[in-house]
Amino acid sequence: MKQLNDREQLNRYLQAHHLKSIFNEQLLPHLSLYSFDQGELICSQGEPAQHLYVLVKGKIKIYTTSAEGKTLILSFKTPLDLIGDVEYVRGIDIINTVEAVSPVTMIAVHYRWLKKYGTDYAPLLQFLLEMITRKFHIKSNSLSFNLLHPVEVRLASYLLSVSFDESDSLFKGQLRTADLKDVANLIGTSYRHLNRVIRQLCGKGLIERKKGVILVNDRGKLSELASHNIYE
Amino acid sequence: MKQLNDREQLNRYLQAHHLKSIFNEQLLPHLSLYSFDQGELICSQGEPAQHLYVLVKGKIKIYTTSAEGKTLILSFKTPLDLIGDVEYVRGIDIINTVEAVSPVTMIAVHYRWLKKYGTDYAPLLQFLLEMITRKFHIKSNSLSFNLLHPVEVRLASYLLSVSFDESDSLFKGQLRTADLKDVANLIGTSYRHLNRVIRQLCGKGLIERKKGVILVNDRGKLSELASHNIYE
DNA sequence: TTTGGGAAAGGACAAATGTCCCTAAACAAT
DNA sequence: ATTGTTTAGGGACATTTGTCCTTTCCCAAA
Repeated sequence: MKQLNDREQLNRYLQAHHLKSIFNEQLLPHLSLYSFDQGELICSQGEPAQHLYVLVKGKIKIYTTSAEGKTLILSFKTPLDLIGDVEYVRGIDIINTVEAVSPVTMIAVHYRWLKKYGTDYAPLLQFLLEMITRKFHIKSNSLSFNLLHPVEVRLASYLLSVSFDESDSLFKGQLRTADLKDVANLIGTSYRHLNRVIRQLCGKGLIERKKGVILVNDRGKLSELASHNIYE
Repeated sequence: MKQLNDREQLNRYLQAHHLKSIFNEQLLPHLSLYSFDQGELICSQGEPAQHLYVLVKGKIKIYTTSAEGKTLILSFKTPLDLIGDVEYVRGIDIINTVEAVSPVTMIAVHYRWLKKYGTDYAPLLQFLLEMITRKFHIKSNSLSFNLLHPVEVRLASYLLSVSFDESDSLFKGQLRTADLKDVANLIGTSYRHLNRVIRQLCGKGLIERKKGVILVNDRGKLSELASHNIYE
């Protein structure tokens, strides 16, 4: 983690994401800009929470580790998103571990200042509400989706969502097989089983395995298989 | 659904749940009190949302139905809780179906008035934030819990949570076997498999099956099995 | 080119879970 | 009590998923 003392840059980010109206005059001086290297942890499950982070550049992954040591990836996130919002409102320790997947830039505000200057400031509260309800909605969908559908359907859905979004670094025109372990943890299955299911989909001709890469062959059939459900 | 034109009663509920400060002077006249019979639907997945409901009495269940007709119970809720909050903030249709499990009383406010008088009112926004982050946290836990643990662990956890909470109507000192189908849908498995796992736990002596009722024999072992995870 | 190391894929088997259907218990009506 | 009907529970089998370990492939270092 590196603090960037670049007020200009910070202002450009505020501008770009229309955040000017979210933070009032008293809060603005307490915003700071941090950068994280690829692979660096932004915060860790169970630690006390200190800052609200606004993801303005790069890509992060949110995951949890169970007592038995299994890892479950809850989501990948790209701007604009918040980290530490739920912890702030509820006054609890960090729920999930957050890791930079690419070089990442975040705007950070210490809870101290949010409490002091933000609890009655409606635009900020509205902003938090919007971001959190969005996250809730996504999580609600993925909960039922995961419980209601087998891995094959979840993978189909994931492939669709990922091969649409060009900004996804897991996707360079296709899905890199190097990221398959992450994908397994994301859809909540084992790497072994994921491979098995990929094999089945290849057999049906829906996808294809080229060296180092998986590419979608038949988006229509895949979409049919995913039964109109989009992964997160 | 029946509207109760009982201003006194409404005030008592507001008092009891400390809601007086949440709704300002302009909003108060637009609050109304509704009652729902056991088994009645409060709102249905996919319909346009109109009201924010505050559950002040009784018990409801939230469930979703997949395209293939499978039902997944997302949660049971008792006061104090909100229905329609996420839909209000996001401006979307009803996400899940809500059904009264017991006779239920709700305070309702039409979105129209919330929009008109509530968008800048910090106490209301804070209240919404607190309720929604709580729901988010619960859902986040249950998502990972479900994906990371087999049915046996989920059942153990459920039994613990339910046999602690005396206010739970599913629980009269024990778990009524008549509710097993609901339990299966809640922990995301089939009724058949749930029975199988109950059998296993009986075999291990952790629980016992009396006529019409399942009772917890060994809370300690059950808790160990649930690996310190509490269901919802 | 050879060789060693590591990552990716897959084989074999076990465990978890789903589906279908049957049995047995409970209960109501006569 | 007898019969019919409903519902809870379970048997049998298929499918899905997990675990462990082996094989294959790729690439770097010599």
